[in-house]
Amino acid sequence: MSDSIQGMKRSCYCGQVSLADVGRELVLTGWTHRRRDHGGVIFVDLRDREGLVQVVFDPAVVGGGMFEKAETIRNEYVLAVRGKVRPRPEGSANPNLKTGAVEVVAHELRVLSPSKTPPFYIEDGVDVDESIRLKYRYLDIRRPEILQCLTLRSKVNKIIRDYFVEHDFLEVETPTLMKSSPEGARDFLVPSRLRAGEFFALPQSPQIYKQILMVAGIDRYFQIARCFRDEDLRADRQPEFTQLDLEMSFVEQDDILTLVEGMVAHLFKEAIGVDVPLPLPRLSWQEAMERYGSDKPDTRFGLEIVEVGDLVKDSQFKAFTSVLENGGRVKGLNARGCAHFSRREIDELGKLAAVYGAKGLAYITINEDGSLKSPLLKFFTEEQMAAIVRRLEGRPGDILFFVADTFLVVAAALGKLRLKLGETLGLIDENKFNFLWVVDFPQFEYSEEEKRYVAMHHPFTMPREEDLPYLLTDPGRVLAQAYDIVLNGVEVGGGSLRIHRKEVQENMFRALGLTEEATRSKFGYLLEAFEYGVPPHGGLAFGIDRLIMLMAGRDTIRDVIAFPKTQSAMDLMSQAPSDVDQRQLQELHIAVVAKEKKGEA
RNA sequence: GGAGCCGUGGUGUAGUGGCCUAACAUGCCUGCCUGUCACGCAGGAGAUCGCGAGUUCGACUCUCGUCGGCUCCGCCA
Repeated sequence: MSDSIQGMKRSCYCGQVSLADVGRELVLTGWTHRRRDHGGVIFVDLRDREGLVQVVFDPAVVGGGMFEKAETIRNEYVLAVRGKVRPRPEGSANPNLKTGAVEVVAHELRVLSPSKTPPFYIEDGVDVDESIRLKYRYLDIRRPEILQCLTLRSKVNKIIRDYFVEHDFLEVETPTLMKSSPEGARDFLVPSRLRAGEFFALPQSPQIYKQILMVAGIDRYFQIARCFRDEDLRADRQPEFTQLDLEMSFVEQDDILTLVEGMVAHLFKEAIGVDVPLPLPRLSWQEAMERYGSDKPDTRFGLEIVEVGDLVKDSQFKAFTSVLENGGRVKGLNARGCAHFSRREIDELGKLAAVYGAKGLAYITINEDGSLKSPLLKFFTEEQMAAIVRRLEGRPGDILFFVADTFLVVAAALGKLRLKLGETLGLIDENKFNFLWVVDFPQFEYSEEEKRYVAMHHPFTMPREEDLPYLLTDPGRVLAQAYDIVLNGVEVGGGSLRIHRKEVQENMFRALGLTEEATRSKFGYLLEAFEYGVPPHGGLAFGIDRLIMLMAGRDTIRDVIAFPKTQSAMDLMSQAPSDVDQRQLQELHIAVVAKEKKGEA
């Protein structure tokens, strides 16, 4: 059924055969991409990770029953072929194929392995359900577009490693079994066999270890680290993902940003030939939220959000004025040339705004003759209306949208509306790579659920020096030395300067309402390390999966992860997670309390 | 925890209460074919319409539940 490879040493990859090889005898191996049987002559496109080459089986050339064997070849059979390279006959070159000027005339064929008929074609742009692709991921990876993602990923990892090594960083591996810290994301837990009833956690990030490495004097650390968070999935979120993690001692914020943006520019040039102009723009969190309604703005297009609170405060429109009286905001944006939107289209946008908490979406249509159409007209004087239109630079044919609510709701609703309009109006240049830093994040955000301030980044983030006096008196105004790096509206990295001064850290815990026992049991080992001489330090973590997704022009990080999980965190190929033997559980001192029996699908 | 979309031969779709004994494309199988490259031509096989219950004289079609996939909200310090 299948032949040995003995004596068939591969000469090169299929996709590398060229006119320079004409006259040479080659041994090629690979998968049967397609077979075209013309009765008297058989063409086989042989494929490997570098591409395709056409192999010709001519009964006058292949003897020993091998032509008959070639007739049995089917798609995805694994073959070894010995044959001579020759130019394609006059007029039969294939300009769509890299190797299309040549073909390999076979005189020996081995079928190394047959294949079942695959459930989908091995080619780009297949329209097949993702669950089928994931179940047969090994076939999916044979498709050039997924293969290219993994190839790019390998290249990126190498470039990153070289860059940091050249900049005097040490690559240090930190544990995958570590202490659980219930702060932040949910931990994946790992039971200890040797210590009954105790658990390790998988790292959400190497955060604490890398800070301790600074205490240890490593000075400049990086690692390409696998991280784990047991939270719900999204197109750009997997339960295990990869971070480029780095930390530096004796630096200020600018040193870190400069080094990292230098790495980004180098990486984009080397990996995909894109020039990233430096320095990257820097936007304060406040400004990003005001203008783009997002802390990760997509700056590939305008359509900015505009304040109108001052223009509507004296109107008769209660929905606006009452929000303003309660400390909320009223803002708007101009959907250029969209006055033709139907009632239905406007309702759809209203629903979108509602997802983010907006109670309504007000609008003013500017007719071609310059007259206004809006449910708001009767609540505003002509002068008030004119002022609003002027502020939003409204012109005939435009439609102006408004949301009134708390600062965060207005930002979220209009921010998403802006993205939606940018997309549907085709304002986004898909070939652009727009990086920017978002800086000056608030130190705290108020948690309605917990009725207290919580750390926006994490509790070791250093506030700005000038805000230190307000840590306890007015936490809401304290800004952090924290920063995110954003690419095309996606947060691809984030970091901060850390607190290295004991009294600042103590005040921070106090501001967060954490007791001494609580901090000691959660972060005791870090705080203890800090008793032994801690350098000022800071760092950043890059989401490698997201970065590669954007570099490769994909819509989901699943495409750049070899074996990703579905939205319900399952691996459809291996069917993990799964039941385990009772015996395994006993060894781990685990009793499963209740498990709903899954119905037969 | 919540919202929305989807599930019909291997794959992608059509069919939205009786016209379905389920259609189309592609793939698959058989035969023919010496220059194709999404080869072509002829013939053939292949689906109890994700699963379960209900409504109905009658369900692929309607209702409820459930399983699975995707997108989003919450969540992700």
